[in-house]
Amino acid sequence: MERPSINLNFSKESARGGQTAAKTIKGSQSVYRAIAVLRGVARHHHTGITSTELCDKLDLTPATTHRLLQVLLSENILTVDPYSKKYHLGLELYLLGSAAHDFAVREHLAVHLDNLRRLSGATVFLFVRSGADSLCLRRIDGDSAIVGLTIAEGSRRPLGVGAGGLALLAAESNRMVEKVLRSNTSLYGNYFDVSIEEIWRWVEATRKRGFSFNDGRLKTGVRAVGIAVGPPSERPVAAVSIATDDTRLTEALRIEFEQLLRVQFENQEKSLLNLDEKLFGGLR
Amino acid sequence: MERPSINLNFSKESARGGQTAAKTIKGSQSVYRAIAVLRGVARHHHTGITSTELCDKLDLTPATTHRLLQVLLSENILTVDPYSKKYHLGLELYLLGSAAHDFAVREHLAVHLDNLRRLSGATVFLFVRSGADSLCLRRIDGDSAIVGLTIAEGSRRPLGVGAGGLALLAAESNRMVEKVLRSNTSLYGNYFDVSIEEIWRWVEATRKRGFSFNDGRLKTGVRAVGIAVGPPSERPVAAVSIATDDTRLTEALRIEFEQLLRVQFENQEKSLLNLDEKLFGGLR
DNA sequence: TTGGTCTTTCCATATTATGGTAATTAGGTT
DNA sequence: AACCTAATTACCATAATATGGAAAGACCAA
Repeated sequence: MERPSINLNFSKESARGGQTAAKTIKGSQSVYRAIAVLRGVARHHHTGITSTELCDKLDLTPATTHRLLQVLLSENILTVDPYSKKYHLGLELYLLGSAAHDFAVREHLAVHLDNLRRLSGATVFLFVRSGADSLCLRRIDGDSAIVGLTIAEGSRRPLGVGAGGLALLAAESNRMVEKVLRSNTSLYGNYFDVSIEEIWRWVEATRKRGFSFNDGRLKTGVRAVGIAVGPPSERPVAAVSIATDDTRLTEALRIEFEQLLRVQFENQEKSLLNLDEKLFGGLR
Repeated sequence: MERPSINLNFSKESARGGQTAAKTIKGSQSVYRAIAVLRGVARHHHTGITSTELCDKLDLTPATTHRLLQVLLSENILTVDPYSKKYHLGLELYLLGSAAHDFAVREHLAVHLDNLRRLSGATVFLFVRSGADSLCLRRIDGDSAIVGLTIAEGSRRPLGVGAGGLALLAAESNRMVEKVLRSNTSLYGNYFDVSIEEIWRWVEATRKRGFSFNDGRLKTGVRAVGIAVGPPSERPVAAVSIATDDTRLTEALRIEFEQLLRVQFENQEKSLLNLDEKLFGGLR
């Protein structure tokens, strides 16, 4: 398992408001700042970062920075080397992060996603099921960006929406599909205009074919091919999809994508079986 | 790598003040609360937890809880399933925690520590070097608790103090030992009353013997045997020590502990070499 | 539908986080 | 060693802002 990279924007203004900077929840300013501090330290974890460096980067006063650092320190979220005065991430943060162990699929499948990205040239997604949603864990953009793409890492959509979400849904038992569709009924309208029965047909088509296919019926106008990956005859660990713009996905290309997916995951059962054990009972 | 456990105290009053509840940094109340919320969610990550459940557990008002949840949500530290209204840990927290990758030694050596605990019946420690300190990553209490034991997980002591810290120090180069001793000089008085030259002799004895030995010279009155573990002829990844009360560690027992340590780690070079690569350049 | 529970918003108030200043400590230079 | 400079930490009056009550809005189950 390789070290995952931190993808955070870490600029001057990041002390207030997060990456989805648009909506900053009123109140709790200090929590935002604390998170900014945390990110700052995370970015320099291996080498360590001093209080003043953080002041500069985050544009906070020394006093505030110091106070926040003390709080995080007292909770063992951070650690400080008293001699170099450099701050590092603490054991507590590691444990907290480790509790979100589900996301380890990210690293386990990283190499496959990179392969797919390279071989297809298209945008590649990784999803897991989380409740009645599919949760995007990773997105590697293709050679040409897909316009109007809303699926960010960490974002959710109801299961059944999009190739990834459909692959995950189709891999569930009928009982579960039923349950999911019921609880999501009112939401599908945001994505397409079809009946629940129609989604059932998609599920069945997906099962028969072994791949999910999004033929551009989504309002976003993206076309994609998806596959559920996981140990044989078990519920899937995740779903991977390859997506391009509406216009680009010809029938030939679709078949090529299916081939790529098949090849990439066909001998992964054993390693996924192992992984499955850890992940089951997780978010889902 | 098994899922690490969260050891957090998660009681009513944990919303204010952390585990080292004694010193609550004045100001930044909301940060403490946010961390409490985070812990609350972490504890129920797999199943998810609702806003009201958190209210009860943390003894916060619905409004406050909701606001904090929104902040953490907006930073992707948390995730919510909009249908079940249950909160889970988010991708961002996972990435943040993954940045503290150093601590993965915890899991890599976990089974060995458990073995040692079982075979020795004594208290077992895991340390890594962090700057001029030894940082305790894990402590598994023995059959009988050691009285007055101050070494908590996440706590630091100057390198050279205690069996673990001495093992780590002795494994460093002479140049580094020199540097560490210089920067820590004024602090050793808190632990024992010996000269720097005496510590140098301990270092040399440790190197010759292959084990560090704390013969109760510490003010805490604990005796312990330690060993540095890591790939051959490289700087060590960590140190492991077995400790008991002052009175219990007879010469025979000491030799037994050395045997246990030797056996436990003697064929680990290859796996540690691999680990070493990831960890180097980390905290140290 | 209705009733009840859980979630979310709003707002005046008092709590409490803030940043200026100052004291202390550390690091580097002559 | 003794200086100087820079960084870190403590203090405190003030203003900003997080707080919790109450009420509105969702949601679910009869």
